[in-house]
Amino acid sequence: MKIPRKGTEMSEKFSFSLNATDGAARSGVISTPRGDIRTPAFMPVGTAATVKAMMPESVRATGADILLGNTYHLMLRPTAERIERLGGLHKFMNWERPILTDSGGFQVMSLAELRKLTEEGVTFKSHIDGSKHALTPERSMEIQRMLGSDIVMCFDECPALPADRARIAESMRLSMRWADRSREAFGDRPGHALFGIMQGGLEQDLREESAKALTDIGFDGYAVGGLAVGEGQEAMFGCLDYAPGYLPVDKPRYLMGVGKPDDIVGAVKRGIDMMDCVLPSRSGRTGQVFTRRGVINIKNARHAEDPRPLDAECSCPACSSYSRAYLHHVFRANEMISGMLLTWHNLHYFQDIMQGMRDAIAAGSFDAWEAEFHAGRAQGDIAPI
RNA sequence: GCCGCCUUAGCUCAGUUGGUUAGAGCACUGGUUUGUGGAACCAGGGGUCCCCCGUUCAAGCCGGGGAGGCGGUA
Repeated sequence: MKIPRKGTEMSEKFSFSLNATDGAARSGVISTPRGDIRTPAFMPVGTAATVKAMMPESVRATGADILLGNTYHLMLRPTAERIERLGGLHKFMNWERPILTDSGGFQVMSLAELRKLTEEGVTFKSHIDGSKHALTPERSMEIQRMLGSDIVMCFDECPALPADRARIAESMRLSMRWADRSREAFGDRPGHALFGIMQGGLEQDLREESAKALTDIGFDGYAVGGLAVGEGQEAMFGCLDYAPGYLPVDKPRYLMGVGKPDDIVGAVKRGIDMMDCVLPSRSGRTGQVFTRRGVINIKNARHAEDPRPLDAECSCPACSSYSRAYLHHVFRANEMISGMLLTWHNLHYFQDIMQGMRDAIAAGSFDAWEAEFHAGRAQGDIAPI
């Protein structure tokens, strides 16, 4: 279904316009003063003010419109105050396009050993030097403002799954109270967006309750949090079959921390507009390569004399100019170019998937595109010559 | 020639007063990675403990002989 596009190339305000839908899948544009974000969008993760092993211009060359930054890591090093004094995160890291910052809430889960959780917020010890720090909704909003984030995330708590229903409910309701405080602390900042984060685990009624709490507050976009934390793809898709439906049609929907290529495709199919994941960059540094024919592990001996590119249909620098044999060699030799080229390829491939889905949704052919996507993977990597 | 030291996994090496199935790092073969504490982590294969003889219930370890290597010395 075609929808007239309302966004402009360089808006003074933050806005979202849907251009087309195909089933539950949507494509559109998020407009910000720092540039447009084509949706569905994949956001590379640049935790410590860098997408590891990548120059910002290279990240852009893969097709990324927006990056992720991280409140928790940047507040500890080099500190939000220093980044603010140096002109903000965009200037600091040489990325002038939009940046979304995580609120630090996820680290409440991933750094569980260090934390102390109260109604007020969380206190924890730095993994760097053991110093004590506190994060509250108010402090998280302040840090993300100092960083200059374009899309600010509410401070939330993300429980690991599986967890019992009482724990999920208690955690979700705390996150909703924090969302209210985040909204209040964020205030009115034209050109900047604040996203709420739905929680509720795999409990449909809790997801609905969470969505209602968030929409009552009112946000510029809505994230589905608390997935891809150990529940498995089937359970995650089960949740995504209903969760996006509880969110406003006219606001971006962001699935946090997802995922593998088939996770991403399945999420878009179910109405998700934005995603982020460390997988393409982390896997790139550790030898795992995502291709149209599935995953290959470049360190495997079978690639040692293979003159072919990683992915014959990919136009990234790694696939255009280097053989699997070379990439195998530089990985095994611990050469830095290995992480650079493999990360570049993975990010490029993820962006190719996104572009393919955007085009397919606009053309009303998402199902055919998806069938081709899965057929390529089912074919598997072709044996070495 | 003589003196000293050394010989244990592909490589570099641990191995206690003799005591279960001889270990580590690297290398090798695979695997894992989902809002990055990760160029990380996990698992696996791989041994005539230089050889022979002896002592002992039991030898990588103790004794004797031999082979090879390194260093010193005439």
